[in-house]
Amino acid sequence: MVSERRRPLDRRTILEAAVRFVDGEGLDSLSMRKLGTELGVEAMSLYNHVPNKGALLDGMVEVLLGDLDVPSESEGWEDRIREAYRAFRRLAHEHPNVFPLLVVRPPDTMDGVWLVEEFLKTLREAGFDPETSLYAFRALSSYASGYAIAEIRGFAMEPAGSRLGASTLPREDFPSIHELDGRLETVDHDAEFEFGLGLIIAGLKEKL
Amino acid sequence: MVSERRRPLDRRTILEAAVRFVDGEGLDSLSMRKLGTELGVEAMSLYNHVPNKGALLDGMVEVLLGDLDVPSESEGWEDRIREAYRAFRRLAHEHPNVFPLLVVRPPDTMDGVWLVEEFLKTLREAGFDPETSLYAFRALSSYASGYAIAEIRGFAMEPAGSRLGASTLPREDFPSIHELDGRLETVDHDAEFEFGLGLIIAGLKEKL
DNA sequence: CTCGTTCGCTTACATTGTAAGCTTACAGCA
DNA sequence: TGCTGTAAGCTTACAATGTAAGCGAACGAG
Repeated sequence: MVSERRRPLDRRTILEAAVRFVDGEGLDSLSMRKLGTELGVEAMSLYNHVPNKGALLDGMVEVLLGDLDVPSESEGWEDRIREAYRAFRRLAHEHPNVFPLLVVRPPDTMDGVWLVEEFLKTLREAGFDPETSLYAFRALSSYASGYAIAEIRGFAMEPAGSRLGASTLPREDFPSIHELDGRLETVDHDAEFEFGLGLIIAGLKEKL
Repeated sequence: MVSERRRPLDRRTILEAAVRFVDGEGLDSLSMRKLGTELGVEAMSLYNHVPNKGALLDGMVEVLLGDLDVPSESEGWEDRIREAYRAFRRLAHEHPNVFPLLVVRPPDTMDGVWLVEEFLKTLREAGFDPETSLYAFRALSSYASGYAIAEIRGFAMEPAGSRLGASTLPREDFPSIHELDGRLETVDHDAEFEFGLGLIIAGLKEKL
């Protein structure tokens, strides 16, 4: 049969398809067979481009990081850092099903290291000593990834959208939570994220 | 056969065994069959006490939270909060293989909500308004869980223990990282964690 | 003693990751 | 043009997983 020439598979295509698939179907639904079908190919064919499923997941993280747009150097260090973490959180919004991979299987790639270098350089140039720069990087990254994950999970363990609505709790045992009733559903998460970010950055400025 | 009376299985025993198993063998190795064997029982017997594997994982998170010791009310709000998050991070050290579950599948239990209430109450009594208390809670929790996860993963994406050692990177492209070479292996993580915690708490005090 | 309930066991099945080996199509050269 | 090496697909096979369905024994209440 004179079949249509099959566009050849390659690593990049596979990874992007995987991200798209997980965006739509969730991480748990991802299997080599289903991903193969998605690409019009047998599962085992994927192994010509990716050594195993773990590497596939790692590759998906790479793709995410590639989408991260790092702000230009023009602005001051504060705004630059703010923008960087906003972009980071945006990733979580755009790919809520993939994002947790980034936290649970962080990348071991040149790309990742380059981001770190860029960050450290910004702080060094702002006048921080090397050690404080490292601490700052880790504090901010911890906060941002923690927040993004919590946001994706809908702030479970708190009675918002979760099974345990505030109103179902006995008021006398949970007064502080009841006080927030109604407000919990309408929290502006952008503002909330900025609040924490501002807290940390202000604290850092203090140390200059 | 007059077999020894088998100690009856129950949910609690199962969950604790699961935590112990994962502590030793890692999360990926946990399967219903292996856990059954560990308890001298067939896999399907577990289903008499736990509806499915997801619920098993959730139960393990409950067990972890139960181990969390909340500091007494005696001290001032700052120290109380500090101590609470230190205890939280301690969980990560004691159960590094289970801890990520807590972040990725946060609990939807009375226990969890009670912790939140306790936290909010502390801040309310310290004089914060309800909304700021909530923001503070989320900022601190995000930071602490983000840090703990990063610590468990060995701060990957940074050239410390990872495959990409600082010394293997071209110095001219990664000056700020090279500057930290040597220091990266000896960072005092306790101090580092306290640095971020202090940053946030100081920032909060400012808002009082 | 009987009987319903609890709880463990057995069997069975669909789905998964992936090893091994086969096949096909094309590139480079004769 | 035909020959051949190689890259990249396909087929088959297997062990491990989560869990549905039904069986049987022990035990507490009447």
